[in-house]
This record gives sequence, structure tokens and C-alpha cells, in this order.
Amino acid sequence: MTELEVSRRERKKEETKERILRVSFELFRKHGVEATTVDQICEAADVAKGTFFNYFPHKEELFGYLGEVWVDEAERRVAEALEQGPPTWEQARETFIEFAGYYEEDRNLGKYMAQEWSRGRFDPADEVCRRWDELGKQVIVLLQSRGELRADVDPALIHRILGDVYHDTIVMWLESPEPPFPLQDELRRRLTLVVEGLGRKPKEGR
Amino acid sequence: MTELEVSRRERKKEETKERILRVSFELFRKHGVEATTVDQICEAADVAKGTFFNYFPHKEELFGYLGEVWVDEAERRVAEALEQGPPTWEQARETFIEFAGYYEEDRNLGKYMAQEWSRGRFDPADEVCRRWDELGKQVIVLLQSRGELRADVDPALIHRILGDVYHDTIVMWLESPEPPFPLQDELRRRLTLVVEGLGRKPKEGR
DNA sequence: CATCAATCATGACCGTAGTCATCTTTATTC
DNA sequence: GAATAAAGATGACTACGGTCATGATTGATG
Repeated sequence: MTELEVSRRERKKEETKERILRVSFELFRKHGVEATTVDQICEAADVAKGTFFNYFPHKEELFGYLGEVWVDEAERRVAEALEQGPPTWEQARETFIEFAGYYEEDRNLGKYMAQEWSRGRFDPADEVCRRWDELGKQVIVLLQSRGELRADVDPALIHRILGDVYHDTIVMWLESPEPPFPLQDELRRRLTLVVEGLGRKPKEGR
Repeated sequence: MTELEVSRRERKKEETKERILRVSFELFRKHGVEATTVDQICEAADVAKGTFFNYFPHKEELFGYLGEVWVDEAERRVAEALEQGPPTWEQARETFIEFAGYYEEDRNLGKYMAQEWSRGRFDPADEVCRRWDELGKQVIVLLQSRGELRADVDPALIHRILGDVYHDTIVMWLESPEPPFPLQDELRRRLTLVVEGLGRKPKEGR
């Protein structure tokens, strides 16, 4: 059985990796991320500490895997939305607002993720970050070319500004006392407000 | 000499605290913040590790003192600006843009401070944060009451959005390769763009 | 099956932030 | 000035993330 199918070695590797990931997120959900130590994870996954770091060079690397799953989904949904034809601003906005639902589903983990993002721990050169970034930029360019946003402003700038507000709103929501305000409504409100300066006239004078 | 003037004890305490602060920032400037260990600081300040933590419960606490000096200055400059009469949006903007000069003066330290801010390490309940926050909000309210910003939007929301863009621009500048783009010009550009959605009409149609 | 090379697992070890019981210095009281 | 109490200084110690030389497993080869 030299190359037929996956070798036992490969299988074991996959199993170990899966196991580490599984118990990690179990512990993270139960006790929080900061409160979970690598030692605990290793204990629960029944591997030596060194083994953990063979698979994941840093504790935070674990989240790369979550991110991958997440951005896959995001790309799928955007592509799906685009099949319906070129989007209006409102449609694009709603699509991105829906992604924020992730944070509502798992607030604890979301909190950590948002922090990690804030502190620049997600390497911008990292594939997940690149893809998520690209996704936003694509949509902005498309909206510009459809006259939904003014075309005389650098799309990267628009993207960055909208991204700021998006991110900050989520952080604010994560920090707000229970019960938190409706995240998606607030996102809609803020994004709309800002985008009025980026090519959409306010619907009412001041 | 029971209560006449400060006791030797008090003097020594002050001296020690000052010495720790001084050598800390020396080392931070020379080698960077992350690269400077508490042990090194203690060595240079000639105190035991425990003593350091008597004065500063966390390594990061050192920055509270920088922040205080900084926000004092900021308050002074805003008050001074307000003496000239109620500000236009442009004047207010310029005042705040000038504060960003701090980051240009000491990029290394600025980098760390911005990171710390991003990662929410600055306790919002902390006095420095509260004061800096208050400063921004005051100016927004004033601008609104002068008709410089639309009054039908929650000032806290405007404040937050402008704060996002302000902060993010600084972070982007800190991360940009040398030589960095002109920070203050970029701030002016972005803040203006965003504020157009908050009550100022664009000067040109799209 | 025996041998060998590559790969993977292991836990002792390191550096760093932060804690704590203990000892030292200072101010007070007689 | 000796005794005492309070405040402060100290460094050994812990917890945690991360490294690395070494040993065990696996797959390939004759």
C-alpha cells in the first residue's frame, strides 16, 4: 500500500489535527479563549505540547481554520447574490449585514475574533484576510460602475471607510451590556448614513 | 518632622516612580515596546521586579501617564481654539488633525499606542479615555448646534464614525511602508469625505 | 523480514509577565 | 533611643506561550 489512498500516517495526522481543533473550540466556548491554555488543549486532545505547535505555530492560528470556513461561505453568498444581476447599494449592504449574524450566533467567540482583528493579529497577507478584503472591494467597484456610489473616489478608500464602520459597530455591539442592541439594524443605520457621503444623497435635508 | 512637608518616604516613592517611567520610555524608544522586558526596566531603574509591579500593576499601565500628559495638552488646545469663537467644521477638523502629529513625532511609540487602543486595552472607563472621548463629543455637539453638522443624527453616532475613520487612518499610516504618506493630508481627505454624509453637501456632484 | 530515511511526537526547557510571603526601612510612641 | 507598627522592597515562584534536541513510528527498499 505505497500510494494507494491515504497512508495511515496521513490519516493519523488528519485525525490529530481535527481532534485538536475540536477540543480547542469546545474549551473556548466553555471557558473563553484567553482562559483556555495550550496545556489544557493538549491534555484534552491527548497530545504533547510540542505536537500542538507542530500543527499550529501559534495558539491564535487555530482561528485561521474558522476563518477559512467563514470566508468560503461569504464568497459563496456574494456570488449567489451577484447571479441575480448587478446589485443596488441596498442589496449589497444587506448581504454584508447578514454576515454579521455570525457574531450574534456565538458572541463569546465573536468577541475574541473581533479583538484579534482589531489588534492586527490577522495578517493582512493571510489568505483569509485577503479574500475577505477582495470580496468587499469587488462589490464596491461594481457599485461604482453601476452608479450606485460616486466614481470619483478611490474604491479602496470607500472600502476602507465602510469597513471601519462595519467593524466598529460590531465591536461596539460586542461590548454593549446584555441584552445587546439589534446588531443588524444598527449596521444598516450606520452604513447608510456614511454612504450618503459617498455618492448617495440624504433622503432628507438637515 | 512628622507631617511638615513631604516625608523622606514620600520623596523616595516619587523618585522611584519617576525613575521607572523615565528609563522605561528610554528603553521603549531605543528598542521598541514589545522588545523591552520588565526585567530590563527593573535592571535599568535599579529596582526589584516586585517593586515595579507595586507601582504599575501591568506593564501597559506605564502608558496611562503618557496619556494623561497628552490629553491635558489636547484639552488645552481645544479650549484655546474655542476661545476664538464657535468653530466651523474645518477649524474643528484641523485642530484634531494636529493631534495626530504626535504619531509623526514618535512613530515607534505611536505604533504601539495605536495597537493598544485597537485591542481595547485602554479601559474606556479609564480617565484618559473618558476625557479624550468627551472632548470629541463636545465638539460634535457644538458643531451640530451651529448647524455645521446635521442635528437629526445622534451626536454619539457621528462621534463614533468620525473616530473610526480617524483611528483607522492613523493605523494605516503606521503600517504603511517607509516613507509613509502624509498623515495629516490623508486625515483631512477622509474626514471631509465622511462628514459630507453627515450634513455637509459635497462640493461637486458625482 | 531487516534496514534505513523521513517524518512525526515528545516533554524538558526557555523567556516573560505577574504574584506573594518575607524581610527591610521608615515613622511613631514611650 | 529602644520598641513597635506600618509601608515598602525584594526575589523566589508560578503560569503561560513557545522552542528544540531526541526518540519513536511509519513507509520505502532490497
